[in-house]
Amino acid sequence: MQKVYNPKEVEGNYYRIWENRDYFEVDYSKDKNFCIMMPPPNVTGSLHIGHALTFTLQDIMVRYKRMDGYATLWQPGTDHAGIATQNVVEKQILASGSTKEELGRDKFLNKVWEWKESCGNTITSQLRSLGVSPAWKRERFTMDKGLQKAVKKAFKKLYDEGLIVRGNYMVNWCPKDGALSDIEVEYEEHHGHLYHIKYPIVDSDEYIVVATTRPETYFGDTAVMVNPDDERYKHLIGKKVRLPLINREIPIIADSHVDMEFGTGLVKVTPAHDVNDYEVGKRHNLEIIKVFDEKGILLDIAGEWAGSDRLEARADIVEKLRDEGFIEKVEEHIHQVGHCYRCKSVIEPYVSTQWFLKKETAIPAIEAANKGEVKFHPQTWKNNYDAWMRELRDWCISRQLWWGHQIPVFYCDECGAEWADDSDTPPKECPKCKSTKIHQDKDVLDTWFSSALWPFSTLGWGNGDFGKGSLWKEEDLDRFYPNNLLITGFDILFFWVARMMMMGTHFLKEVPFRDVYLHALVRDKHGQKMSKSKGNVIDPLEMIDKYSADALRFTLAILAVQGRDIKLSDEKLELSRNFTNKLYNAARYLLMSAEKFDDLENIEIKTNLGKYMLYKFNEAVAKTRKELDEYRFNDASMTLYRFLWQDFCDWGIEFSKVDKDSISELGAIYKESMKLLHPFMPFITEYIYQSLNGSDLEENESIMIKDYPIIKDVEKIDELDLAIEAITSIRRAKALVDLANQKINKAYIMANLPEWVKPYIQKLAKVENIEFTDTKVENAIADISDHLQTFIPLSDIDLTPIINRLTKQQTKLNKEIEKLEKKLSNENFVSKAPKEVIEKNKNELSQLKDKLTQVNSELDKLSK
RNA sequence: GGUCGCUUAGCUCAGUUGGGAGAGCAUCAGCCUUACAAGCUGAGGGUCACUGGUUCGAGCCCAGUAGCGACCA
Repeated sequence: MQKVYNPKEVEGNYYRIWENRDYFEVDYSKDKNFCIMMPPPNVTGSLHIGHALTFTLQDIMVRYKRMDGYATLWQPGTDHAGIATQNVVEKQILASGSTKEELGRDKFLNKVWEWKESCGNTITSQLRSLGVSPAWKRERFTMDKGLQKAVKKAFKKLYDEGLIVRGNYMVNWCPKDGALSDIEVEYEEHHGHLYHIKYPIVDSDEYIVVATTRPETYFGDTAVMVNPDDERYKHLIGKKVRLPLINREIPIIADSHVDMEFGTGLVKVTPAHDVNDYEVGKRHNLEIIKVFDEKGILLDIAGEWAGSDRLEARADIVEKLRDEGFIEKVEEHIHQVGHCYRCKSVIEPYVSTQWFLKKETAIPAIEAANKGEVKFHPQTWKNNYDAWMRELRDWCISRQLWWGHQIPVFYCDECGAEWADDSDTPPKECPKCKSTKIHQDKDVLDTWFSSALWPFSTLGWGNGDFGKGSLWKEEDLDRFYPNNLLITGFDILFFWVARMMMMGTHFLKEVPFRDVYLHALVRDKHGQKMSKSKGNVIDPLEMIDKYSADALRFTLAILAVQGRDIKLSDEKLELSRNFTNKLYNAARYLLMSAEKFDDLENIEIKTNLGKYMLYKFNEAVAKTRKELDEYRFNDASMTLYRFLWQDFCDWGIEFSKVDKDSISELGAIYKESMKLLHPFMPFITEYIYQSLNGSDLEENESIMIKDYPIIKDVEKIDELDLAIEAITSIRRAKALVDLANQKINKAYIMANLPEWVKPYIQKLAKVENIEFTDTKVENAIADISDHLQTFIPLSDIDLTPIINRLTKQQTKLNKEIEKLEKKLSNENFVSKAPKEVIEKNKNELSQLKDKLTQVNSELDKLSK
């Protein structure tokens, strides 16, 4: 074996074996069930560090539960990602000199399917290099035939119940991507201007001044409004103003919503292009005049600018207004501007006919969360969920795209009937008038509509016979719904988690999952968000190549503190890489003494060292299980790190150099420890497990389907704890007098210790002869620790450092004693504190006093 | 502007019913001790952001202040 672990020889090869042997698939012979849905990554995506985090945490839970005897379903799949995918293919078509309009809808969709078949598996193949273990044979696609059926079924049901409605509303409109839901708009601070424009008053030489951030919309103004309580403008109410350049006359109206403080206190009203103005327009029956079209191109109403982009024309329009004397002033102005989450275009409020899911659908989902039917981890997210759900507005679910689930609503061109249809073949005639002149709604559904069904649609709900028996089984809904757990990033709490809650509680009358773990963002080492433009992106595939998948996984897990962002860096990855190397070398050490080791369950642990390590192992098992059950990935990782490195390597292995008989037992315990660690580091644990087993994965069962360790019955060996304390004490004393690494002839230990620990202490403390003593040893340097004292006989050594240290210890002890005495002499404390606490403090005090007495006498002796 | 979160050793962070401040890394000192220098041994280092309150007792509970951050408007 080489001195350094080489993950490349192991990882790819093992993964193929695991997958080919169907280890990842559901074992229906088990009684207990565990189900977790993979958040389907976009089919256009490639693996980024956020994926690495979320899938690592999921895989840890899945491997843990699988080993712990559950029928485990980790459902994989990808999302059809409407806008993103359509854009990718559209670009290709443009590059080849055509357009999607030239192709037509059907041909275009064929192209997208072709693209999906050839390029859509990038991310799932990348995921494999991370070592994750989802049931790949059940992989789904949010637009496969079964899920298309499920979407139609869900839509029709909601439509028939009146929860999905069509309406002419003001929506968030992206001139490139069309209608968006409220959460698909990202607000950014924008350094713009506040334009003060003069509107001449009709039949007067006077004018008023309105302030606006979007001067190009003034062509669509249909009123100017003032606050009815505003003394400055009361006399103007009812009069008319003339719009500059185009000379259309509009009224001045009163509305109490006007903020008198902002701008000039006079507000232009453009009902077609502003959310508030739209409401005002409805209240006052104002005309709605569109200034630009769906692409953001100015209409005829804009006169000479008709045909220009609304934003590009802005400066020119302002220039003309200024030339004609209509601009009073232009101020710097900072305000929030909405942008499309996908293409970053400036979002316009725009009146348009769209489909909406009524907000009432969310009520059962809110109630379920408040009854505790679903638990959030960390808890704090429940508040965010609650607040958002309660303020919910109707969800705009139609998108002006071709790629996606086409809205299953049909219209009769003759009688005007409208109905939803969820059958496999589109209807041929109108159910009312039997006319064959019917057509389907052009638009498709928001991608999140189909992912909202994911927790049950992948279990067969609404799939008809599609995939039955292969992609899902009849019993799946019973077994796996509600899912046990969902792990995902907090950033899609609203997009996805909330919507799954709505759909789950609506269609199955039960929450989609019992636990939701929301993890934070992965940032760079300085806490900066990663972005291509900053050049601080950490590529998980590069990290796997450099440090191994195990190291990347362990790093992410140990940094995954609930509710805290992860600051990732090379140094952190090096730590985990070093850890894998430590694990590897411990195995090498064990294999020097034996070619293979028994399974722990097949041997009796006889040696004291074996029992000691087994006891420590038990502690690690209990802690790891508890921490995993509470989704405390960082704590569980740290527990394993410390058990394996400190307890097992630093003490176990070092002690075993004294007691060769223990090595066979330690090997068995180490093999068992690999099972405990396996969910975190699947590859190296398999490698070490097989090595210690004297076997090869090719011919042997994998560690990943072994039982997860449970606590074994074993007595506690306190003597070795004391021996460790004695060794540290002697080492400390030696280090003080520069004898650190030298073997010394003699040392005394004042403690109640059996003879058998002597060789351990002699070897690890590097002392030829250890002698136990009941009394202090004169003419020796002493080290006083909690449960014992050690002495090294004085020769001609410099005593100053020892005196310094003892003096320091003396000061510290005095301080602590003073603190405790004060506490214990406090009548309030003695009368009110619980007995155990007082007792504990008293014990501590007497211990400290003993220690101080000894320190004092040492000092006396040495200072002579 | 509203809501929520964070502030503990030089750095990254634990600290789960309130009971004598912890880890890892980094630093310093000493070691190639025959598994591992991606390693071993030892040491130093903190007014727990600040102010006040509750309590016998506060890193932890309460109120306020400051700084940082997220989400929403």
